[in-house]
Amino acid sequence: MAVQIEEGASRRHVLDCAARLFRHEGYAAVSLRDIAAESGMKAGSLYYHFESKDVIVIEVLDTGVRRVHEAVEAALAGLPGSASIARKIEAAIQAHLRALHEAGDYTSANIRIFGQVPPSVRKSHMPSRRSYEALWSTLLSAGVTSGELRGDIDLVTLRAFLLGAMNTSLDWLEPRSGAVARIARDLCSIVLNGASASRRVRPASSGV
Amino acid sequence: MAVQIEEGASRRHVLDCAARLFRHEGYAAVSLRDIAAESGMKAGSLYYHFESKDVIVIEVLDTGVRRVHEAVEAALAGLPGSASIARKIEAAIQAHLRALHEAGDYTSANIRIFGQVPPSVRKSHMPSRRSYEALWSTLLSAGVTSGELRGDIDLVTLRAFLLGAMNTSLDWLEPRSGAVARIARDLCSIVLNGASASRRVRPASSGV
DNA sequence: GTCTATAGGATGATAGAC
DNA sequence: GTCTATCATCCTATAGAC
Repeated sequence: MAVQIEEGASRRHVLDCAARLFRHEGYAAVSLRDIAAESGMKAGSLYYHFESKDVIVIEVLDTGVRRVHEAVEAALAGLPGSASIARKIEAAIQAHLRALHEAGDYTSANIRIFGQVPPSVRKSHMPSRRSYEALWSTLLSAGVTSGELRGDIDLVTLRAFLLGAMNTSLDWLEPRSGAVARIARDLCSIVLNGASASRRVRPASSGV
Repeated sequence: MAVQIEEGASRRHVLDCAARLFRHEGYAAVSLRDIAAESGMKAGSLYYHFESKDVIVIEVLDTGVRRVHEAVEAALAGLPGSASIARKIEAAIQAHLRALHEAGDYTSANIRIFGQVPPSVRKSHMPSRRSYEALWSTLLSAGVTSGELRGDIDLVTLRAFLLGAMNTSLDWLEPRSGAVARIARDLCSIVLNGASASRRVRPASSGV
C-alpha cells in the first residue's frame, strides 16, 4: 500500500510543476528544461517518467477537465433530486467557476493552453472534453423536457456560450475574495433569465 | 498616387500571409521561414519590410481588432439614432460575429493567438483592445441610463461575458451559410432577455 | 528588394555513466 | 532514478552579394 502511494510521487510532482508553468507561461513557452528545473531535476531525467513532452501535456489537460467535471458532478449530487433546473444550473456554474479560479493549476492550464497544443495532442484530449460537455447537454436537455427552459434555442449554442463565457473569465477576472461568487451569480442571472421558460423572477429595481 | 498605392503592396502581402498562418497554426508554430515561404520569399528578405517578428505579430493583431471595431461601428451608424438599445446590441453582435467568421484571417488570428504572444507584444496591442471594449461599455451604459437594461448587473462582467461568448464561437462553429446569423440571433435572445429591464417579449411557445 | 550564408542560441530527445 | 554530454534540428536575426 505504502509502496503504491509512493510509486508515482515524483511523477505527480513533475506534473504539478508542469501544470503551474503551463498555466502562467503557455504551452510553447515552457520547455522540458523549464519543467525539469521547476521539479528540481535535469531535462534528461524526465524521460525516465515520461516518454515525450506530449505525454506530459496530455496528462495535464486531462487532469484539468477531470477536476472541473468532478467538482460539478459533486455540486449536483449535493442537491436534492427535486431541485429545480435553475438551482442545478446555478450550482453547476458556481462549481465550474470555483474549480477554474480556485482549484489550482491544472484547470487553468487546460483552458489556457488548449488552443496552443499540436493537433495530435488535442485529438488525444478530446474524449475528456466530450465527456464533460455531455454533462451539460444532459442538464440543459432535462430543463427543456421539464418545461423550465425555452425550447426555441439551440442547446448546442447555449452550452457553447455558457462554457465559453465561463472559461474566458480566466482572462480578465482577478481572483479577489468573493469575486468568483459574484461573477457566478451575475452570469447565472443573465443566462437563466434569458433561457428560462418562465418570466423573469425579480424585475430590475432601477430607481427608488 | 500610384506610387503610394504600390509602396506597401508586398508588405501588405506578407501580413496577409502571416495572418492566414497565425489563424490556422497559432503563434509559436509559425516561424519566419513559414511566413516567408507562404509569401514566396526567403526568411532573410522579411527584414527589409519588418524589423522583427514582433512587429509583424503586433500589426496582425491590431488590424484584426480594427476590422471588427470598424464593422461594428458601421453597423451602429446604419441604424437610426432613435433605435432601441436592443436593436443596437443585436446589430453589434451580428456585426462582430460576421467580422469574426466571414471577414478573413486577421480577425480570427487575433482571437486565436492573443493568449499566446509574449507579454511585450500583448502590451503593445492593448490600446486597440481597450478602444474596442470602450465602444461596448458606452453602448451598455447607455442602455442602463435609458432604463432598457437592468441596473443590477455589473457592466464589466456583462461586457466580458458577451465578448468572451462571441469570441469562443471560433472554436466550435463551422462556418456554414446562415449559421452565423442563427448564432447571432440565439445569443442576442439569450443575453437580451436576461439583461433587458423589461420582461421577456415572446414567451416560449413550447407546444402546438 | 531579394537572395545566400551563417552566427548564436534554444529545443526535444537519446546514450550511457553512476 | 538521476546525472552529464551530446545529437540533430529548429529558431530569430544579421551581413553582404547581386
